[in-house]
This record gives sequence, C-alpha cells and structure tokens, in this order.
Amino acid sequence: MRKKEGNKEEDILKAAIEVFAQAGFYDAKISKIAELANVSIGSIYVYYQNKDDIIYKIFDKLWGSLYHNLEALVNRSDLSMVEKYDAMIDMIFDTFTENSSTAIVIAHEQQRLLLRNKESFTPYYDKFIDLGERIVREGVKKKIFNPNIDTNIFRHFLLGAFRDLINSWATSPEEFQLNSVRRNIKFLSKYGILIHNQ
Amino acid sequence: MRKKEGNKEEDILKAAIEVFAQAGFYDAKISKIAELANVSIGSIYVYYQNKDDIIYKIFDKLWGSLYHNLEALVNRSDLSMVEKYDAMIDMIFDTFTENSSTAIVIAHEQQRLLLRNKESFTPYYDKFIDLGERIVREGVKKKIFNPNIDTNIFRHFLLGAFRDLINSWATSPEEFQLNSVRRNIKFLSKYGILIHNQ
Amino acid sequence: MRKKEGNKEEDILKAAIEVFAQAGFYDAKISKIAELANVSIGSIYVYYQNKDDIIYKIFDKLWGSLYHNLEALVNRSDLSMVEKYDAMIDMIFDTFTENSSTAIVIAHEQQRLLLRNKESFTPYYDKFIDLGERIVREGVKKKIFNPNIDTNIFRHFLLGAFRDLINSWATSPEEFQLNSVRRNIKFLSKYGILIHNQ
Amino acid sequence: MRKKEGNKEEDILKAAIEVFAQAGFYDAKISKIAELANVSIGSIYVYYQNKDDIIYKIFDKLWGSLYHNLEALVNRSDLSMVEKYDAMIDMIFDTFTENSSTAIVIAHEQQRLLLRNKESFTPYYDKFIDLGERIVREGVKKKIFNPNIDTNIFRHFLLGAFRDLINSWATSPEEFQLNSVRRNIKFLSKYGILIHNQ
DNA sequence: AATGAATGAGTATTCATTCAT
DNA sequence: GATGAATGAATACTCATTCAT
Repeated sequence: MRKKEGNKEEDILKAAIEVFAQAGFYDAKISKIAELANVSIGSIYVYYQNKDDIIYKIFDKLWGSLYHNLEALVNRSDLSMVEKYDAMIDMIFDTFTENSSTAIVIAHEQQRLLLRNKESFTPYYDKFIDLGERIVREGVKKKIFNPNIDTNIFRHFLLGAFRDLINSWATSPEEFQLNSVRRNIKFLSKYGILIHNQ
Repeated sequence: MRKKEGNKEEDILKAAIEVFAQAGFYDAKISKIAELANVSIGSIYVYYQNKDDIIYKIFDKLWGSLYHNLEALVNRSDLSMVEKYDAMIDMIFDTFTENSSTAIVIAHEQQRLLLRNKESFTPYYDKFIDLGERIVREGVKKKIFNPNIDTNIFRHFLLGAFRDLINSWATSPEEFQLNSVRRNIKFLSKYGILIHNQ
Repeated sequence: MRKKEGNKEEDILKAAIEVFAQAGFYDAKISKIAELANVSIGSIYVYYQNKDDIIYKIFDKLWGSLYHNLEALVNRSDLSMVEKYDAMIDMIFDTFTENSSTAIVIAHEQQRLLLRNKESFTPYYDKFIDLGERIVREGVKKKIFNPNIDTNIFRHFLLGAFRDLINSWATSPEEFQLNSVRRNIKFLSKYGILIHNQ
Repeated sequence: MRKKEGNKEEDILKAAIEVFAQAGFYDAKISKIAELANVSIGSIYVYYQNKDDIIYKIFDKLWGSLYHNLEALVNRSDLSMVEKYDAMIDMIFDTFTENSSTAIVIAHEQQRLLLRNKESFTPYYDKFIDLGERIVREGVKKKIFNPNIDTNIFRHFLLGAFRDLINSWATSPEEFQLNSVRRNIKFLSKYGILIHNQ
C-alpha cells in the first residue's frame, strides 16, 4: 500500500474532473478530491504541484488527445474534403462526449484559464487550432469551402458552438439526443439555417 | 442634490463589470470594486445584497436589454424573414459589443451561474430564448428556415458561437475586425461553410 | 467597538512579544497572539502584514528606542568619557531590562533574522551600531580607551555579552541580581577579569 | 564492506550542519539533508530518532569535544594561571572555528534549545561550564582573577561575547581577521577596554 | 539496513460581510 | 445613507515521520 499502485495519479485526475464539474474550480475542495480519489490529501501534492496544476493537466490531456487524433486525420488522403470535415466533427464530438464531466470542466474553465495566463496553457491547444485551420484552408483551396469566410472567425464560431452544445448536453443529458446534436452541428456548420439548393 | 443618489448604484455596477472582466468573479475583490467606484465598502452593501447579487444584476440588466430589444423586433411586420433574422443578429451583436467588459463577464461567468442555480438566474434570459425560438419557428413555418434543424440545438449553436467570438474580440480587439465578425456570423449561421447555390 | 480604540495595534505587539518569548517565533501561533491580545485573528492582519512583519516591528521599536536614547547621550558634553560609557551601558541595560520578554525575543531571534535578510532588518540597528562605535572611537582619541582594540570586534564582544546575560536573566530572573549583572558588565568591559592597578 | 556503515551516520550529521547553518533549524528540510548526505530520507530515521535528535547530536558532539579538551587542560600544572586561561580561550576558539557552519548553528539555535528543554540538552554543556568556572575560581584563589567578579556572570559574559564574535566571523569571514578576533577576546576579557597599568 | 511513496495533522492568511458610529 | 475597522470561518499546502517492500 506504501508502494505506488500505478493509478493514484489517474485516480486523482478523475476525481478532480468530477469535483471541478460539480462545484466549479474555485468551490472545489482539495479535501473532497482526495476523498473521492480514495487518497490522502498529501498524496495529491505528490503527483500535482497545486490546484492549478491539476486543472492544467486535465486540459493538457484533453487537448493532447484532440491534437493527436486530428493529426492522424489531417494527413489522410483517402477521404474527400467533406468527409474529412465530417470526420473532424465526429472526432471532436466523440472526444468531448466521452466524459461529460470533462466537457463541463472545459466549458466552464477554459476561457478563464486562457485569459489569466495564455502562455502557460497547454501548447496542444494552439497546435490543435493550427491543424484545424489547415483543414479549412485546404477546403478553401479545393474550392469546397467558401473563400470569403475568415478562417480565424470560423474556428471560434465552430468551437464556440461546440462548447455550448456539449456543455448543455453534459449538464442536461435528458434534454438532448446526442446523435441529433452531432447531426445538427455538422449540418449547420456546413449549410447554415436557411433552406437553399445544396 | 439628494436626487443624485442613483449614481452610486450604477457606479458600483460599472466598476464591478470592469473588475469582474479583469480578474474573474472569484478573484475580484469587493474592496477593489469599491475603490474603482469611488465608494466605501459599506456602500456596496447598501445597494447590493452580496457579491452574487452584483453579478446577478449585471446579467439581469444585459438580458433585460436584449429581451426588450428582441421583443420590439419580433412583432415588426415590415421586415422579411431574413431581414428580421439579420436584424436580430445585429441587435445581439450591438448589445454585446457596446461594452467589451460586459461581454467578457458574460462569456466567463454565465455557464457557471446557470449551472449553480438555474432557478435564480435572471428570468429575462429564458424569455429572450423563447422569443428567439419564436423567430426561428416563424422562419420554419414560412419555409425559409430548414425544418430539420432542432430549434433548441440551433439557439445553443448560435449563442455559443456568439459568445466565443465576442469574447475573443473583447479579449484581443486588435485581432478582430468587428464588422467582419458580424458579417461572418450572419453568413455562417445562414449558409454555413460550404460553397453552394444560394 | 467597531471603532479603533487606539491601542489594538499595541495590544497585538505586546501579546506577540509574550508569545514569541514563550514559544519561539516558529512555534508561536497567530491564533494564540490574537487570543492574548483579546482581538480577532483578522484584526492582526489589519495592523500587520504577516507574522514576519510583527517581529520586524518588535525589533524596529526596540532598536529605534535604543538609537534615540544613544543619540541623546552621544552629544552630551557634561560627561567625562568614562561617565558617558557607563551611561551607555546603563541605558542599554535599562532598555533591555524594561521588558524581559522583549529581551528573550531579541536574544533568540535577532541572529536568525539578520542572517535571513540583512537588508530588510530595521535600519535603527545599523544606526545604533554606528553611534556606539563613535563613542568608542572618541574614547580612543581621548586616550581613555585602548587604541589596540578593534572597534568592530569590541562592539560584537560587548553586545554579545549583553545579549547572553540579559537573556539569562530574563529566562531565570531568580538566578541573577540585576544590579550585580549591571555592575559586572560595566566592570568587565572596562577592566577585564584580571586584577591590576586601575 | 559492511564495516563502512559508520559513514552514513556521520554524513548525515555533516549535511545537517550545513543545512541548519544555511536555512536555520525550522526552515531546514529533512529531504534536503538526505539529498546533501547522499542518503535516502528513510535512512536518516535509521540513525536519528527525529529532527530534534539530529540537532541534539550536533550539540552533544561539540560540547563533548569542548568538555574533553577543557578537562585535559584544567589538570595541567605546568601552566601559570594566565597561561591556562589563554589556553582555554585558544581551545574554545579553535573548536568553534574549526567548522564555521557548526559555529553558526550553535549561535542560532542553542538559546532556543536551552529554553525549550533545559533538561534534555547535552550534559556536556553543564559539565563544561562547571570546569570553566573551576578555572576562574582557581584564578581567584590564586589572587590573579578579581574576586569581586561574579563567576556565573563572567562565564555568560565570556561565552556570549564568544558566540557573537564567532557567529559574525562565520557569517562574514571576509570582515574579520581570525587572529585579530582571538587576540581581542583574550585581551578584552582580561584587561577590558580601558587603558591602565597592567 | 535501506528506501521513498504515502500520510494527515496543523496553520498562516484571505476576504466577504457586518454594524457601531 | 455612508463608513471602514473588525470579524472569523474556511482552506490550500507543507513536511516530519512512517512502514510496506
């Protein structure tokens, strides 16, 4: 029991995600995280420098995962542009949706963290954004995506929509059919709300 | 001279918006708000019950304003459906954009507040949503808007996109042309990213 | 009671001296100081920045007092050199002896504080030392004090002896006759332990 | 190979002296001592009961050494009284001076330790004091030392002066010529600051 | 004997809120 | 209404010590 059992670090992270999602970062108590992780308070500080470090690692893990998945996608040549775009939406959707508590934490805390110390946020976020923009630019070059759309604005548009929807689902899962949300995001981001000839 | 007392209440609210935008709700100090409002700490508690009440009033004022403006719009019969939709976007855009600090506060704190005590959030928010959905349903009935789109999902999609973009602009105004953001929101929400016959 | 009664700051300092003397700086609890001062924990932080600031003020007050008293003495021309020296010893003796708890705090904590942040120690200490050395140099010039003695070494010699003796008295007052200590310090520092013609 | 185990105990003590001198007892971290001694944290508790025990052993070793050296001196009949006194000063001086970090630890921590648990301090200290007082009384009996001097006060006077000077030298060795310090201590304690016929 | 991950008691400090003036 | 000194509950974090291996 004195020996690292190989999952304490992960147990703490999982517990922290639940507590952060439930109470918000500021009202989350370290003692509560320790209790939920079935670990002593001191052990938390063996694996994480402080409270901020815990949330940093949550974001790092999520955006790291998103980045690596997108990287695998961006180089595929077996997909048409639209298929690639849909696959990207699916991938983001699946990642966010895998753990609803993580989704809530992201939706609630990311903006504040980015505001506070942009430079100390996980580098995977910027790398992910870059890759996403590359896909959009590729679509524009292939004359599939509208060249009049500002790429930077589009990614905020899309991620903002995503964030709100995933958070809404995570908060009230009974109110949203996940498949419907997925389908609507894909459709709206590609065709918009108006009826027109596709 | 006694009539000017209304000032204090408003001064406090303005100061609070700045401090909340700059530091985030939790790191915002009441003493800092008092200092910025040029008012004693005690005076804040004459006009507001507590810290939560201050942020409540910020949201109440903003969503009240959005609601009243949308109400004026929803009943206009001189506008086509698309014109009405564009006017709605413009109105939301202008309201959010009027004060960038307010935009930041909304973007950062609303989700958390909604999560914590949904029932004690400003009623204007739900009323605004209802009105917005009415416009969308009207568009669907008039066969202008796509009937396959889930109205509830659409409003999260749109407001989420809005929130992220306005916050991005408010945080780094040098990075975004406000008119471009406005145009892109209108276009993307109506036509999406794909090139097609409109 | 909400109004500053003019002595809270001093009550805290007095209480702190007692608690520091009794338990040592590190084992002294802020809560204990608050209790002894009959003041809330929060009030301590109204008057002092932190625990270090409290002890700083204790030293500042004591050395400030010593400095001002020595300043008054150094310029007196109505005293012979030996009388002036004896008066200096008496003054230091009286100041240290006035409050035995202060004496203990000085004896126990000064070295450590000086070591840690020499520059942030009370400036009165250096000013006092300078003045003391001036008296010694004056004595040398007047051929009363031995010119072969290193002034810097002498002041460490004298103050070190003082510190130990005052601390010993403060710790076990029953073991030491204060007048005897005073007389012996004067004598030893002037004539030493050997018998010789004075 | 099993014989070398004595090293560890000593390595720890040496490391502890450095860390205590540098950081002070309370800010000294056991983990730092372990690191400097090139030993695991657990090993420290194999050789020492706890942190207090480590510092106890430091004092025990030093005062033990001083006691044994003084014992060898006190019985010598080949020395005049003044020679014996000078030899005593030299011996104390050499012992303190041998390791400047030890000198700093003594100067900073001894008073506090004595205050806290007089009875649990190393017995060598009291035995050393007794021996020292015996020398002084011997000097008085031989009409070499002044009989009006209180022996107890004198030893505090002398050791206090010693402590301050050795500490000052250990802290700022560039400021003090060790030989000059030694000579001044001898002279001042025997003849004082005044000029007179010796 | 040696290790170092695990422990959890212990405390300085913060700051929203109060209320005597 | 206005003030701001006073309050004290509440909590992140430290680190000496332990003990299973």
